[in-house]
Amino acid sequence: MEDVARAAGVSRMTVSRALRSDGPVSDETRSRILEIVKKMNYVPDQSAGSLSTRKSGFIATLVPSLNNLHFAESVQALNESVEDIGLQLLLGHTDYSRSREERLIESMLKRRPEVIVLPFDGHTQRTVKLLKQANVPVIEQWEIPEKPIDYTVGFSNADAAKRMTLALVERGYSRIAFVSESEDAWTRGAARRAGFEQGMLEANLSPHRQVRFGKPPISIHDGYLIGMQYKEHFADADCIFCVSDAPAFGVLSGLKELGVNVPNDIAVVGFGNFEMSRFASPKISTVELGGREIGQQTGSLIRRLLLAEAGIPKHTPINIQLKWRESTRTR
Amino acid sequence: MEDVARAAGVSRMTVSRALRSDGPVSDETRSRILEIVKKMNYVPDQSAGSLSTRKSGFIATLVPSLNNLHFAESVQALNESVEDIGLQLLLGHTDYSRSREERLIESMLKRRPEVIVLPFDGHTQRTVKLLKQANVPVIEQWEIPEKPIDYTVGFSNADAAKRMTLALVERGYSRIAFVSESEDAWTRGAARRAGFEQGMLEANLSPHRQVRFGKPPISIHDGYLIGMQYKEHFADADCIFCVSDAPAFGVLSGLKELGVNVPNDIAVVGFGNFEMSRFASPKISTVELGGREIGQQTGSLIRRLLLAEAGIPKHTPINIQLKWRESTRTR
DNA sequence: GCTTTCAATGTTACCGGTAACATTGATTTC
DNA sequence: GAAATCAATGTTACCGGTAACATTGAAAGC
Repeated sequence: MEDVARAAGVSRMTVSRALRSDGPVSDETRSRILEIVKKMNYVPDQSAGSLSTRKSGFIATLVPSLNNLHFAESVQALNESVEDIGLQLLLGHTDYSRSREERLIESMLKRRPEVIVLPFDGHTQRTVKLLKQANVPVIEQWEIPEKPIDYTVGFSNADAAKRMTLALVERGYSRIAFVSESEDAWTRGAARRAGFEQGMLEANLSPHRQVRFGKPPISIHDGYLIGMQYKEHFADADCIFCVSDAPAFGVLSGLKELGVNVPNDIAVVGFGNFEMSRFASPKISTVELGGREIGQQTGSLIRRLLLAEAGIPKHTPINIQLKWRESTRTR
Repeated sequence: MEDVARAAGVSRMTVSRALRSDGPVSDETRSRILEIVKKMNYVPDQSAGSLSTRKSGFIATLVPSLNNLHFAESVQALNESVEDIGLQLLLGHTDYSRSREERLIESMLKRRPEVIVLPFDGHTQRTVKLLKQANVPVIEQWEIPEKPIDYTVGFSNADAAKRMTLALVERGYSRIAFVSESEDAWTRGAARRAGFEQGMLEANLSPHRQVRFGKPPISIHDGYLIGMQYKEHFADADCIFCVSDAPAFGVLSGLKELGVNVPNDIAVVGFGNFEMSRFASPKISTVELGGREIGQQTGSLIRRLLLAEAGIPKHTPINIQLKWRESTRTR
C-alpha cells in the first residue's frame, strides 16, 4: 500500500480511502489511485484490515456433513445470500459428532467470526459455554432446540413426522412401521421417531412397529439390508416410514429384489425429499424440508443482524411440505 | 493477552510462547499460564498472529458446486487431511461459471491463502494472471489441463471415457450412443465426449450417435426427458453412455416408464459412480473417479508443499475404475 | 475582506499478535 | 573462581491496514 501511495503521490490513508467505495476522496484522485492499484496488481490484505476495524467478515458455519444434499444446498444458499456483502464462510463439518463440533468451534473462534451458524443436534456443555462467551450472534439451524442459545432457523422434526404419520393414517394406513438408526445420537432422527410415536398414539394405533438399525447417519445401504428382511420385520405392516429418504431408497431396492410390490404389498415413505426420491421407482412419497430456504433465511437474518436492525425475531420458522408420490396409495 | 500476562506476572511474549506448543518456556510457567488462559476464557486472535507470521493458515478452495457428492466428498476429505495442522478451508463454489471463479479468486486472495485449490474447467485469462501473481502454490484438480499453472491432482476424463468406450465394445456393444450437455461450457464433460469419440473411431465404429440436451451440469431430470424419447433417439442403439451418473439415472427412469428393459433392450452406462447408481434398479455400470482420493492426495500434497519438501512431483495421478453392474450385459 | 464551512487529505496511534534481538541468572567448564 | 554457555524471559519494533483527529485551502456567507 505504501508503494501505491508513493506512486500516486498521496498518503497511505488516501489509498485506503480510495479502495473503499464510500471513502471521501475526490473522483480524480480515486481514479488515479485505482489505476495504479491495477497496474501494480496490488491486492489489499483483508486480515490486516480486519484487525483494525474489528470486523473479520467471517461467518463460522458448521454442517453435519457435506455428504448430504440437504446441508450442501443450505450452505450454498447461505453463501450466495451473503457473499455480495463481502462475507466469507468458514466451513466445517461435524460428522455428527459433538466433540468434533466443540473442537471446530474452538478453532473457528480464533478467526473472530461475526456470526456463528450451526445445526442443532445437541451440543456439549463446553460448546454452549464457548458459544455464549464468544459474544457473537449464534444461529441454530434445522431442528428447533428447547433452549435456544440465541437465534433459530428451522422447524420441528417431531411435528413434521407427526404430520406425516397422521396423513398416512388418513390415507388408510394403520400398521405403520418406523425405520430409524440404532442409536439416538442423531437428535433430529430421534425427534422424528418421537413425532411418529405421538402421531400413532393420537390415532389410537400402535407405535411399536419399529426397526432400529445402522449407525447415524443411516445410509442407503442400511435401508437395503432392512428391506431384505421384509418377512422378519414387515410381514404384518402396511407401510414403512423411514427416518430419511436414504434408507427409504435402500428399502425400496431391497423389496424389489425380493419381489415385494410397492405400493400394493406395502407402502414406503421417506423424509427429506432427496433428489433421488423423485427418480426412484416407484417415486418415493416424502417430507420436503426446504434446505435452500433455511440457507436463504439464515442469510437474510445475518444481514439484518449485522445492520443491527431492531426487532429481529428470535425464531424463523421454515415450512415443510408432504410430497405424495407413487410409493403410497392414494385413497 | 495483556490481561493474561498481567495475571500470570509475565510478559505478553511469554504468554505467546506458552500458547505455541514448541515455544521455549519452562513447564511450570507454561502450565500456570495455560490455567489462567482457561480461567479467563482467553481465545487468541489468529488474524493478528497471521499478520505477524505472514502465515494465514488458509487454503482457498473452489468447487464447481457442493450440490454434487463428488465435490462434496473431495472437499470433506481435503478438510480432514489438513485440519490437524491447523489449516482452514476458505470455500467457494463457482457454479460452473468462469467469471464467478475469477471473482471468487479475487476476493479470496485478500485473505492471503497459503495454497489455492481449484477444479480445472478452463479459466479466464485474468484468473490465470491473478493465480500466477499471487505467488502461492496453485493446485488444479480433477481434469488435467494441457498447460497447468502449477500442480495438478487428477486424471484425464478423455482417457477415462475412452477406456469405458473400448470396454463396452469389448463386451459386444457397437451402436453406442453418447448423452451429454447441449453446450461444451463444461470442459470435463466435453473431454469425456471427446474420449468417447476417440474410442469409437479407434474401434472403427460410428461416434455420431449423440444426444445433446440440457445445460451443464446435466441433471437427473434432463436424463429422464431424454429417456422418454427412446424411440426418437435410441431406436437403433444398443447402449447409452451418459456423461455422468445423474442423467444415466434419469434415463433409466424414463426407459422404465416406457417399458423398455435394461439391459436386455438396451444398456445404460454412467460416469462418476454416484451413490444412487449402486441402488438404482438395475444398478448402473459406471466409472469410479475417486473424489475422496483427490481430496486426500491434495491434502498430502499441501502438507509437503508447506514443509517446503524437495522433489515434489507436479502431477499426482488419480486412478479411475470401471464398475460393472446390472445395467450392462456381461459377455 | 474576513470569518465560517466543508471537502480533501495528512498524521499519529493502535488493532493483537510475533520476530528478532537483548537480558538475566544459574550451571558448566577448565 | 572467572569465563563460557544456555535456558528462560523481557524489550522493541513491526506485520498492513484503519480510526480518530488534525490540517489545509477553496468556496460560501455576511
